[in-house]
Amino acid sequence: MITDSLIKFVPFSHDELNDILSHFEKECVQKNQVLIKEGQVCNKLYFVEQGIGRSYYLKKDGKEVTQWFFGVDNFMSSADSFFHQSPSFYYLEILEDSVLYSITKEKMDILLAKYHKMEKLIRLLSIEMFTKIVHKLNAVQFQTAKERYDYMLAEFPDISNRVPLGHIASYLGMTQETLSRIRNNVSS
Amino acid sequence: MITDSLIKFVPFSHDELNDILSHFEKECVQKNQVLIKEGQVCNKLYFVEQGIGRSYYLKKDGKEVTQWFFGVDNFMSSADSFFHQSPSFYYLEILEDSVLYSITKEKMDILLAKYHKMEKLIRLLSIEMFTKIVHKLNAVQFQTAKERYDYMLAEFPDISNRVPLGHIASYLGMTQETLSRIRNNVSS
DNA sequence: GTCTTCTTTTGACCTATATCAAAAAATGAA
DNA sequence: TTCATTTTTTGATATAGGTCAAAAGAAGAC
Repeated sequence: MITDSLIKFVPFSHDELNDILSHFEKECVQKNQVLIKEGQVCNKLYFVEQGIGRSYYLKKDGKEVTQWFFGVDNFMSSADSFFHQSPSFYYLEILEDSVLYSITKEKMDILLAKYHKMEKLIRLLSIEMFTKIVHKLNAVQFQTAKERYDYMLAEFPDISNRVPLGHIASYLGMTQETLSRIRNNVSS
Repeated sequence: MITDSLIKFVPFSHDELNDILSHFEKECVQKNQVLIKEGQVCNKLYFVEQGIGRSYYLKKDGKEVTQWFFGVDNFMSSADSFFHQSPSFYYLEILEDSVLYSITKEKMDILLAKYHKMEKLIRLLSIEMFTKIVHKLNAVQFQTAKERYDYMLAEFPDISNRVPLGHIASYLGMTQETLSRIRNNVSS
């Protein structure tokens, strides 16, 4: 639930929570829908109430590279694009029929200006995103393909078996052939 | 200068700036000094007024892996350890005689509670760190060794020739032999 | 200035994973 | 159910960059 996730970071009062939540909108989104395309400005921050999303970008050769997965109870956005209101480098896509809560950048700015605690929330959220991406970086940079897959299973236990193998392979920086072999314990 | 860097993010008043700066301490640190070791809680956030620092960690085989370089006008810390006051995964080391401004976590918390704008500053700083690490991740994950070195030259133009080659190689996820060959344009 | 230590370069060889190609399996539409 | 499409698996081969070893060069200590 979104309220629980908010309270987990900052102890908002009941009234504050109500005010904050009133700035969000519920959106039901179907599988395979693309929320943001490369080049567009991402004007919303989403909270995944139900379902799975991912961000990805296209390499020059046209291949998709998954950048991140967003599972239940996580905020989802093209962070840089949202906060700087700059063209997104990434696509945002929904991988299963999902229920999202979204807030626009304008409304977020209102909340950030109104509540000191809201700034704190987003600060803590940003630091958490940072920590997670550092974790991935360390996995991707210095581990074998097998170890990277183990990292994936630990970071996204509930997602690893619900999305196409190719998405996971590109997320981990390997080909899908390699990931397929890993899953089936084939040495070469 | 630290004041310019602060104002660049958030428009602090003169009085606010004075108050904030009074919470920092100037530290002159000599080359090769280690500010934080793995396992210690990083209690300070540093601003590099002059010099260069880096963060690194040790792999199980004992090899050092440079995680980040901190040049002039940048904040330096073991971010996760500082903000969560948890044991640092990284070492922080000074690579040239440097002038730093430091603030303790306690004093930072005072400022964060006192000034809404301070929360905003750290939020923006966190998002910037996030953006930079994502940039590195994309470089490391999908580019050739040569392209990764080009990324390094772009991200740290003033640093690339002042630190040992081995530090840069591990930062980029390659061996120093490979980086040496790249610098000398040897194909194999 | 000489010696020691640390850093960088060069060479030979090896391996993890990529690439290419095609078969097999799963999914979804009609 | 059948056909078309997408996803996954399997096999054969190639290669970027790793490993190991040693020489060359640079930097500090005395």
